[in-house]
Amino acid sequence: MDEQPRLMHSHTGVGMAGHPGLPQHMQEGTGGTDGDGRKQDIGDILQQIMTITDQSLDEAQARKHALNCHRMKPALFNVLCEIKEKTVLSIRGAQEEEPPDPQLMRLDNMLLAEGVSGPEKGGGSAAAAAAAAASGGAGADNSAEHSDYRAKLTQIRQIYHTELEKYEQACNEFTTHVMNLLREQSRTRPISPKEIERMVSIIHRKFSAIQMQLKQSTCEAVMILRSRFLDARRKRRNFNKQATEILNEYFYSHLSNPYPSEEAKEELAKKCAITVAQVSNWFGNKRIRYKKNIGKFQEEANMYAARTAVNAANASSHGSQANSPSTPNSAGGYPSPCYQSDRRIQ
DNA sequence: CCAAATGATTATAC
DNA sequence: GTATAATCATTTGG
Repeated sequence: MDEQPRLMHSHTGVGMAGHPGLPQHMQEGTGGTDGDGRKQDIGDILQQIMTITDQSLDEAQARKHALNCHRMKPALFNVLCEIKEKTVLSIRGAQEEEPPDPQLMRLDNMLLAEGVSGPEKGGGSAAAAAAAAASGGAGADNSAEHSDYRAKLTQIRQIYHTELEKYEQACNEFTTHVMNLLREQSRTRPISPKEIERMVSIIHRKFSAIQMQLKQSTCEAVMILRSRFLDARRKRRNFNKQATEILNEYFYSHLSNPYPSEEAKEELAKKCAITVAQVSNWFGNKRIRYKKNIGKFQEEANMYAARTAVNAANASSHGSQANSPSTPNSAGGYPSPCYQSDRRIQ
């Protein structure tokens, strides 16, 4: 039972002294007059190293100083260097350059596009204006909301930048602290500049992960802001009576095939002073809502059919009886109302 | 104030 | 790319 410590001790003592890889000058140094005294020294030093964590800071500081000044220190240091040299290779293999994170790039691009991370003014408002113009058919009336949006965006940008700066500062502080610590430690323990570099890059990676979270949440905030202010649903205006009439007229006179071609849509858009996309929306909504409840639209359908019939009759002046009020309609998936005017499209 | 109407967006399919 | 169906957000009319 009590053989273990003794064996350990003897192994350490003899092993160290007789180590084949021990530097030359150390062997020379130890191989002086009294070998026993030297062995005792090494044992003491090792003992001190092993128990250094048990001591208070002041004590440890004192001991460290003592160790630093010890005449054996350079020799031991060299041993440590050698051990390090052997073990550090395995670490170096695992250390690789990582490619730029696509997620981070996406976030960066978005922040830049939204004008959060870009130049102070111009980019953001221009993008917002473009988006607003694209989604809003009415135009010019949204300057108040627009400025509100810009103000909120500026707020987000300010928060983002102050946070970013805070993180950067903390990162720098921490980095210099660690570097100082490592430099300080490099006096007693072999630390190559490369290792310090590696440590710094690890720290930077950790901090950039935190930065990514910041960017993520900022992106989310911008998205919410966008949906809040730039969503066209939020500032919907009904079309004027005239436009609705034109659209309905077309719809009910092409009831068997209510799919206006691109040219027809453009013409309708021009006549109604709305965009082609709005015409498409209108027809999409109309088709589905008509199909869903034909009964509800019956009256409307008859009215428009009758009106177009009258218009056609008026247009072709007198003597033309091309349009009968009871034209049958059998084509297409849309059942017809009582009245059906002419339909010729495509 | 409520429900219907309505324009816009989204998800899904072809 | 478009069409459809469901849904959202707002306006409108009682």
